[in-house]
Amino acid sequence: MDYDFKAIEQKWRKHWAKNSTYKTVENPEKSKYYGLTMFPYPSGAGLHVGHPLGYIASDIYARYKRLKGFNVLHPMGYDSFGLPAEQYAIQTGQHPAITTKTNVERYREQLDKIGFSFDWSREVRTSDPSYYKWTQWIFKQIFESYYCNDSNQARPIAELKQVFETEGNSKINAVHDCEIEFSAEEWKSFDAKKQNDILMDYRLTYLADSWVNWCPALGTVLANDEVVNGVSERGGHPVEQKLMRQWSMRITAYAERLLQGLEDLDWTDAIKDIQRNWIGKSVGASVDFKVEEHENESIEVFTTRPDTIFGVSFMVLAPEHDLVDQITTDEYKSEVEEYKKTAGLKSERDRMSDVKNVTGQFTGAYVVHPLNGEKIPIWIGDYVLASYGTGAVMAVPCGDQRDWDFAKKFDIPIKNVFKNVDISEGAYTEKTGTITNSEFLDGLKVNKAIKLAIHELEKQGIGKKQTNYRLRDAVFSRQRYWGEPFPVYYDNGVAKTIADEHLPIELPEVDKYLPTEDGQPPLGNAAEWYWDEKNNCLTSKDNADQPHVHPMELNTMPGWAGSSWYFLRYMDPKNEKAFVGKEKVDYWKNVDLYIGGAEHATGHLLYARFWTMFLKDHGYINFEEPFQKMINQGMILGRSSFVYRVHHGILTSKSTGKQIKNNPPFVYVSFDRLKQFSENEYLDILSKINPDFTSIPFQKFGKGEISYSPHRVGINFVENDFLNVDKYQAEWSFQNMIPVFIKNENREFLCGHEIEKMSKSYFNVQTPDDLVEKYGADTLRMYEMFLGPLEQAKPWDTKGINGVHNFLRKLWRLFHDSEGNIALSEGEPDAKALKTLHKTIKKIQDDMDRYVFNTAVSAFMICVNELTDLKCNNKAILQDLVILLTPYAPHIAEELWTKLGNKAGTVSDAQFPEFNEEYLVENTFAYPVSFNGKMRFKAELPTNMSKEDVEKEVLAMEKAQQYLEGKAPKKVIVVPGRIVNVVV
RNA sequence: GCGGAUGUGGUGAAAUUGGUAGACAUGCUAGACUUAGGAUCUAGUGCCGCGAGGCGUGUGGGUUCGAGUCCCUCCAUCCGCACCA
Repeated sequence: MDYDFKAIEQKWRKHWAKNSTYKTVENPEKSKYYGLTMFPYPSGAGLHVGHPLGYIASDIYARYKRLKGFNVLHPMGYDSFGLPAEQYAIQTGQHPAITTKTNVERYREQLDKIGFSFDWSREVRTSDPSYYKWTQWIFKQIFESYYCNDSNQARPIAELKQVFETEGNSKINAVHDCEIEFSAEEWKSFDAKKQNDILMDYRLTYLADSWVNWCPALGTVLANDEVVNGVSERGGHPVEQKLMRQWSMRITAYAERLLQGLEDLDWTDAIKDIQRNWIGKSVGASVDFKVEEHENESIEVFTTRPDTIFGVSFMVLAPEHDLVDQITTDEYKSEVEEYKKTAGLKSERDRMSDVKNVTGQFTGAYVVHPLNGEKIPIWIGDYVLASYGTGAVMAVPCGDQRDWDFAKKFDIPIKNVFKNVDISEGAYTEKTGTITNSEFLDGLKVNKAIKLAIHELEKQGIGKKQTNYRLRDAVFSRQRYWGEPFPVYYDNGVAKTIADEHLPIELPEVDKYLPTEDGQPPLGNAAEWYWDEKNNCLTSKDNADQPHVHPMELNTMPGWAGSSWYFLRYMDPKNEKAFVGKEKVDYWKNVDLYIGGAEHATGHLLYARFWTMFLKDHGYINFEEPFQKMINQGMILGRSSFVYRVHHGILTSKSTGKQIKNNPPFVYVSFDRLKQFSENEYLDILSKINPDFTSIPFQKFGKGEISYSPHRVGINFVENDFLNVDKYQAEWSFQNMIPVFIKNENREFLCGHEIEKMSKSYFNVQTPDDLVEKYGADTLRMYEMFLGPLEQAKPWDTKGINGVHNFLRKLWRLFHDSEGNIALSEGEPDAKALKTLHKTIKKIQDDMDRYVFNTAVSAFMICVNELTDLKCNNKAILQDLVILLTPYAPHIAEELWTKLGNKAGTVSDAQFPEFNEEYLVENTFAYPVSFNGKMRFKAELPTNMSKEDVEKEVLAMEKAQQYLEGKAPKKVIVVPGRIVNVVV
């Protein structure tokens, strides 16, 4: 009986499902291991081979940990709210709830075929009301909090209110946008609306008018990470800046913690750097410049180079800066207005592509240099961003290239404050050197000058040390349908939250759920979207005139809301009293290994860290970082195949001389014949098809070369780059035309190829289902790992899959005789087989411990090759091998495990074989390898040998050698377990 | 421009601490076997050379008894950020 993977895999899939083999229960006796993969958006296209790559790696690791005796949590769910799910629904003209449901079912069906050890009883879907009830609840917690800089954590807003009532806000050290200072008396004199507005300036999620990324095509605002190069990440639509009243998350309060926390994470430097860059910390000083003829106005700037303050020769404000209108002199009013207008018209994208062009406009106003009293002109320019720092810069052309360019363009004098540095060709931007022309800073090195400058500014009360972050608060509302509704209603413009016991606020059914270009949220179409404060329920617009009925928030939450805490819900998915039970989260703690794509670096991974820190501040959980170790799997690219259609120009009939319009032949040339294919040859073929054809080729490349165009063909017609012409012809139908395929000398049709993203429209999508059907899930699992390093992007290529499949067949044969009966010998295994086994145990263990999967597959192949050569069918050896293999090929492992006489379905709970070094040790020996002026010995010594023992060994070699050559060695380098070099 | 990563046979790749470069697989060549298969087995396969031998890890240099691995220079490719003051 051959290796019948279909029967085996089906059998074990059923067994696992029926017996809930992978159901996980908390067990304080065992150490926990939490392995997680980023849960997918259930898109309509289904899974292609790229998706399961990370899941397989995660599954292998989870199963490995289980064999190592850990209590393993390995869950799976769906990120089913948000833009991608909704866009798909819109494209197919269906309700997102329906597409989500069918897509989830399709995903599940595909996932089930691959043999994952997910505990499906813990499945979560972010669009499920029992789940988003808690997303809404967490939102409320954030709303009811402010960030206290003294204790460096989030605290209840109620505490803050108490302080306001007793001493006002002057002593509060919190992250806020509040522009006024007030005493306790003043606070008490404010009306409710005013008090709420002020609290809003402190809340960790707040409603405010802010400049946001508005995407008309998607009909919604987007967070900064959802905008890439000025267009939307989803769909690539233009994005403009718009002033809108939106919910935001005060993630900036956590900037420093998000930055510091990276230090202890086991993530790649690439991802850490992306996050560091995104947070964009810069340390410097803020300085006040008094505006001339405007006694009470001053311009605050942020600079990282206070040491160059004597090099300031002009100021530049962002065109949107508040003071621009106020300070502009009458003389320059019209020019400034004109400039503001043109700058405002530029889209984000234009502004980016226009970086090289320096533009600006003088306002006619001046500031006074705070240290030397010089008169400094104020300009506006769009290279200064309103959203960063204070929206104003002190321009130091000698030390900043942009300032230098600006000064050159507008003929502003450049003052050099660097000693012995030539700035005639460009600014000197190095942070080294000596300062000059700067009064009390003269002669100081840059670093010292920065410190002294800040000290002096602080002493004179015109500036202070300051840290700025590039990170912006995250816009939290979306004018879309498919997301969590806010548990918020508005009582005379004051946002109020709905009490916990009435959550979840379920997403209402609406007739029109499509987004609109003017940003009217679809929830405005809901029949009942008013909150009845008295009866605590939703009600219709008809009751809106009653005093206790108020309009609900129409926006929904962004896609990242649900995904920012899902890893916690897996621990306790059915809990109706809390988002996660305290005892559960105390047991499972944070994720030990997180596998997913690197594209979430500035989105999901940052938001999830932010929410985790927040939840920790409130004591709901006791860790601050959600994902301790992370691996970013590389994308699997598709290999698109091309055929080349010859351009035959206008065909004419020889007999009638008329153009032939019906059924002209389509002629395709194989890739390797393209270069030699000539016009004459083409005409020859044409005449064979129909002697009546003549052709006037309309395009020629060089002498005798024909013109052609590439056409993609579906990969189901192509194998190892060769087109199955018969199959393709059979399915090719276009106006009864018969395609002609010009093959190469070997009578094969070779396709051209290109590596591209896998996409339906490229006909290059490889589904895992086809491969499971053809080779089985175990082959697919091992092959995906064998393909190359997990982190690397790589093209999908089935060329090597036979090798892995043959390995499993070979393994099967190891257990069976030629009749197909199980054939094993009992008793003591021989030393060579033991050595092979223990070499493999060590290799697999080492590879798993450093998260390397591809060489582990090779190790299995070597092991089986060696055991086959040894004709080893020893039961003890093979039993251990089966356990080793379980994480990689669970189906065949279960089958063989049972055949070895073990209880069915128990291999995943077997014990990982103990590595015993002794089996690797054979007689130590050493021999000379070459005599090129140096003696060089190869020594095969056990790796655990002490240095002294190795030295003894070497001495023995040396003596033999000295005896042979009559020389004494100069130097002996000894490394245990390595080759020994002896220099003569 | 700044930051990160990568560069090894025809191909995917290995080489864990500086220690026989190319494991394993695929492809190719030759052969064996066979109720013919995507089967199995044997031999060969980095380059040059009949051979002994020489040369080989993007380029050029350095450290070392010894470098794919460490240091410096340059080149190429990919990714991220990009008027961030």
